[in-house]
Amino acid sequence: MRKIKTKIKNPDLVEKRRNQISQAALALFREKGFHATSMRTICQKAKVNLGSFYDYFGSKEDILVHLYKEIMNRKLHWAPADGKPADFKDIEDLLRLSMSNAWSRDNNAIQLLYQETTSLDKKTRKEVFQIESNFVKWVAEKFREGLSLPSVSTELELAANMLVYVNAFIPLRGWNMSHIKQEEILDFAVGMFMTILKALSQREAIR
Amino acid sequence: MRKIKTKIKNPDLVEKRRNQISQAALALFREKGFHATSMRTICQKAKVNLGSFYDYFGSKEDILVHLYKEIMNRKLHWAPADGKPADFKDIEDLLRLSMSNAWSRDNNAIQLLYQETTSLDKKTRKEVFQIESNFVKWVAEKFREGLSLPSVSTELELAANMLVYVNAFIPLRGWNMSHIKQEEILDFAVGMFMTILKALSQREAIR
Amino acid sequence: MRKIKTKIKNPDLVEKRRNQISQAALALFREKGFHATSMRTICQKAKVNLGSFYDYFGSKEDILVHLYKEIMNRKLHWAPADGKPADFKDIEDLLRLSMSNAWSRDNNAIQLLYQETTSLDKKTRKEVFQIESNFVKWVAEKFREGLSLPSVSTELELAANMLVYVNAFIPLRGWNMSHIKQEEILDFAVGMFMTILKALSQREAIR
Amino acid sequence: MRKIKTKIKNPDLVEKRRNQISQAALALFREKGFHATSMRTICQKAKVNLGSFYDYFGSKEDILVHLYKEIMNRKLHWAPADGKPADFKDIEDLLRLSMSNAWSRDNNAIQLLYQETTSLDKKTRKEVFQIESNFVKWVAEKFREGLSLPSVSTELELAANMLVYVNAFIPLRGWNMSHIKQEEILDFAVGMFMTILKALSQREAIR
DNA sequence: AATGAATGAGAATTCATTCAT
DNA sequence: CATGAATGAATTCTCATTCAT
Repeated sequence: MRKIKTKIKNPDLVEKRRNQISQAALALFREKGFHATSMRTICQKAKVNLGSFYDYFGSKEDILVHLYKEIMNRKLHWAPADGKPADFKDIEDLLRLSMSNAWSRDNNAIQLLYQETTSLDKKTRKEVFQIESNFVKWVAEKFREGLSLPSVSTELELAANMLVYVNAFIPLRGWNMSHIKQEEILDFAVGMFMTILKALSQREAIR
Repeated sequence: MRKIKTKIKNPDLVEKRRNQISQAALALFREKGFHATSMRTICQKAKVNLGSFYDYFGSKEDILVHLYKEIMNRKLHWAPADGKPADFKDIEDLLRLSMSNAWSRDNNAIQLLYQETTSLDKKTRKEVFQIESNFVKWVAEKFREGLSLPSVSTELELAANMLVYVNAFIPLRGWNMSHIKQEEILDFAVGMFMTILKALSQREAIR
Repeated sequence: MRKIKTKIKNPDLVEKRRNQISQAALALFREKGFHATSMRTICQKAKVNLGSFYDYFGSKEDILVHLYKEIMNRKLHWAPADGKPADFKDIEDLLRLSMSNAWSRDNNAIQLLYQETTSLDKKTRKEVFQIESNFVKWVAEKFREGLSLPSVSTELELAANMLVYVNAFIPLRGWNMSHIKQEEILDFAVGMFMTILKALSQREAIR
Repeated sequence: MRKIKTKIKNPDLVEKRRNQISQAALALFREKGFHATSMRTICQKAKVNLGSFYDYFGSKEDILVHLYKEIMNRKLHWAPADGKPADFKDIEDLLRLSMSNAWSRDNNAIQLLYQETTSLDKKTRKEVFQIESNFVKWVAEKFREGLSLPSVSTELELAANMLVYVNAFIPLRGWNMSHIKQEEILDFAVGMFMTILKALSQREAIR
């Protein structure tokens, strides 16, 4: 993923300031959208000088890139990425882990990811899509393993896609379900996926 | 939903021009986002004079409002709203109908609905949410009827929510599944929901 | 030469506003230089709205392009360019005409031309140089005709170059000669060139 | 000429750093102009810390002042200035010396002098003009001596002016004559001035 | 009802300069 | 004496909207 330019030499400071800024920006972007949020407002909220901003980022768009990188990194907490497999017992555990992960913590950041796709330049957008795509493949593979199937069928791939979708959009649509407990939604979703996967597994077995 | 102001007296002309403009805008909004699209560009594409625009709409935001109204109206083709119930045999038919509807036709408009939520002012946004919410309730009720259940359980409501989600987001995320046929995805999704609903139905029966 | 973009449809108005703006800019550029002059200042002086400026020009640099075009057009009053040869009896007449032309009228504009070469983007700069170069060739040819020589020697070309130089820079360096009458300087310069050309002519004759 | 302030006590270091910086700046100014060149770029090229710059110069403009001083000093290699007369046999020698001097060595610096006049504040600009003016007078006096004339006529002064002009601008306009050898141009220019001066001399003799 | 020009607030970004260590 | 981060004013340009005809 594209590297963000900086004029600052101390890498710890760069990290600190970038987070400081991007966290402030995240809240504002979520609320008003990327374009409707001005650099002035962001810097005021982040308590960073407007001029200094450009010492840490190359442009406004770079904030999005930074946020996306962060999201991707955290998502990889339950994905292998650099080889480190996440720790889970079985498929149900995987499902529960991934969901509670996506739904609780990065709420805002993930929502943003899907809100502001159009605000990214084409190249960066493509990269984001690619990472997602790889991730879906990995999930499908986990499903295959967990169900002891010989290969990844189209339907398994679709199920993997669906999981990633649900993880992405449940937080986005929290609005409609505010009267239902988070816990209950989680249970329902896990149950739903288990039902689907079992059904798939049986169908495959018959063939 | 808030009425859009106009200075023009001929209502047919108003309708015609508004559609002309909002269709041009829709394509542009989807591609570049609401804020990144200028009024100039919209009017050029719509072949409407930039000055005339403000005879038919009160502001740029009004285009969104107009589009949302339209979307809602079409959604109600398979929902009752003004009393006209859509025509379907059973739940499977309902699922298939709703999905092929959402996935094929309003692709762009629905995607926009979820992209540009933040570009609406709070009041309008709330109205959109409310309509959605009512719609979910209606779907849940249809599920209850189709499954011959005595009441709408939380899980049924969640399932209804999930359907609306999936309908909204499948088109948004078409990107990851471009190698799979639309038909196959539809079959999978319908099958998935049937599995879930049947499982729910059985569980309820046991109680 | 590159066309300047405009959003205005009435071409007379475009011409009028562009001149209005570029004349104000010319004075300021000459005084403080291109970069040190802000768009705000230019528009204030030109009594044009800062926003409107961009209806008539595409960018700040376009003002320079416009000015250069104007200069070139006037220079061609005594050059053929599009076929119309300027009217003069003999070489001495040509010299006097060209000089009084360059020294009196376009004073400011010509000075600017040589001051702000670096402020033009490469492509435009190249075009300006090319026009100059062609012009020098035309002058050399006139010299050849006037002296009834068979061909343009290197020295004749150098003399032509020198004339164009002198015409360009006498106004630029008026400062050092402010105590001498314009008339006297003109006489001296014409005499100087006549002396040079005659000497050249004789030398060629001997060969 | 105005003294440039410094906070540094070691004068050798000051001299060294100032040259280091101004040489880097010279190249950049010539290429992009004074205002379009940023302090950051200059200091990067000069390999001097951006903060340190202000220990050796008071401001960006001071670089220009420093460069102008240097130019003036070198020009005085063939002028008396601090009393040291340059060494030449006759007028032709003087002409050739001055030209090859101006055309070869300080190419960049002299061009800059005339490019960036407007970037100097008024006071400094006036000083530069004054030095030039004195220099022209000195050249005129040398002409008078060489031609054994009783006094400096207006025409002689104009000829001196012309020499200084030509020396200043030949390098600036090298562009149009790139196909002709430097040597040939030099010969032509020397010949040209000799012709003019001889003609002047004869005319004066007749009076 | 349509046209096209005008308006002015606000956007992102750059830059010379200063300051603390 | 050097370093590198901070400052904030200024700059070019865009845009939704209004106005006069």
